Amino acid sequence: MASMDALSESAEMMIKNIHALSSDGQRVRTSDLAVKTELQPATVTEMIQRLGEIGLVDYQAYHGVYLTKQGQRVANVIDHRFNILQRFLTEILGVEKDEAAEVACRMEHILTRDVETRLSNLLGVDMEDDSNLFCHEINVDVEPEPDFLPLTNLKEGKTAKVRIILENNEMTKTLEQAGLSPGNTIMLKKSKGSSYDIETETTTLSLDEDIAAKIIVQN
Amino acid sequence: MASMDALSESAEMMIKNIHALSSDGQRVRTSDLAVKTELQPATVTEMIQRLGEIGLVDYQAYHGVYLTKQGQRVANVIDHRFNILQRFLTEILGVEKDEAAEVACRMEHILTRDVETRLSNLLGVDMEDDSNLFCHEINVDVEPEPDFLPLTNLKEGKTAKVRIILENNEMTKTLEQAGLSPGNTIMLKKSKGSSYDIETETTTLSLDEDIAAKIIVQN
DNA sequence: ATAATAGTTTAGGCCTCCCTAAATTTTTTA
DNA sequence: TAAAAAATTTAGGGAGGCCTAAACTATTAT
Repeated sequence: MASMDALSESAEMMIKNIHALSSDGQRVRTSDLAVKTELQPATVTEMIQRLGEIGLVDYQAYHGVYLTKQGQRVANVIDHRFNILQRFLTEILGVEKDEAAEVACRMEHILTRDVETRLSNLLGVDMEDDSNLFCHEINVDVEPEPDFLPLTNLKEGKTAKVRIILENNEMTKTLEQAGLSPGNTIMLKKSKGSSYDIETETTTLSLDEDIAAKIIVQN
Repeated sequence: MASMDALSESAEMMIKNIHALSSDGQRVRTSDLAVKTELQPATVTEMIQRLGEIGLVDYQAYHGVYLTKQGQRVANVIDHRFNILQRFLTEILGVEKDEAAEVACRMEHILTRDVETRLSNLLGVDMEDDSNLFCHEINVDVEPEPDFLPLTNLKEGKTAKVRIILENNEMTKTLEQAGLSPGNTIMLKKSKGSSYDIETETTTLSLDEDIAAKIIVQN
């Protein structure tokens, strides 16, 4: 088993696709991978041989591949990063789904663990419970303190400080006039359904979930 | 001048570094680029020759390079993307500056025009006035439009979604029971005088202007 | 002005990632 | 079960990116 520093984008994509095609844990065939990756079969063979050498894949000539435990861990990390990025792009930035998928598919190979965690927090995804989310690269970094969260994740009755409003348009002005702008302290009185009842320093108001998701607070 | 589809990350980095080193518009020397990019001088020579062939750089053997108009445009796009990304990572996600710079430096080559625009909006940066922010790739996309408005400004007959109710009291509860709460879709049937006739998903009702003004909808 | 030094390019090599064409193995089917 | 078909691998090649060593050009100092 050869060395194993950071994987190339191509290698990660191959692992991701092997993972996607082996839903039943069965070996994946070269030709199927060729279709999925839009590469020539010969190219696929070459790649999976390399992946076999570094122990991410169990490869047997003429009989396809499957991911090793290590390979699965890598696949999980990549998938998670992809999902987080795609959600960020569509839900927060409002990027159209197909474009978001393309961009996320490129960025997933670049994200560090720290950025991944912070993006997850922003979206209200808990990374802790995904126990096999292991970082395959050599960036073992400290955990950031997750005290930024969208208003949608604030517990009822809790007070927090507004830090970011993820948008800048008419809506933002309206919110500001209601005392809902960065720096101000607010309290989430109640959240029922898609409606969030807020108490600011000057008034009270009720927000739709989509908007609440764009208000990032710190507690 | 050879073809010119999307540039590789390496090529874009070289352009970025040439730009960074030619503050006075002077030619940039191979050795300086080698130091900046942490590549061998021979490698730099090879790259800038390629960039010269596709017209992004004016290269003269033994006398360095400078960016052509086209090359400058590319450099500006990359710089802008880097700045936006770094600001997003540090200001919004709270990533530590050095790490943010590294990640931004990798992502800057992946961002599409659309994502760049949306990120800029998020950070309150106006991309329009940067007249030389020209996209060197082939992704021309449309602008997203934000249209929040008070119910009093909605046109008769129009349907819209309730997003914010600028108040939270007895009146709000009443409205809620009538299906007028954040997340719900409503229709303004008619507005005559200071009275607004609304149709919600469950019923119809009539509101006074003062109240209608506190209901922010999105269409 | 010319020799020494500093800077640059060329030559050649290695790896990855892609390809096509030919060889090989597996599967199918008659 | 053996020949035909399908799938896979090997062989060989090209471009990009990187390297080192050797050749070459420019600059500097005496």
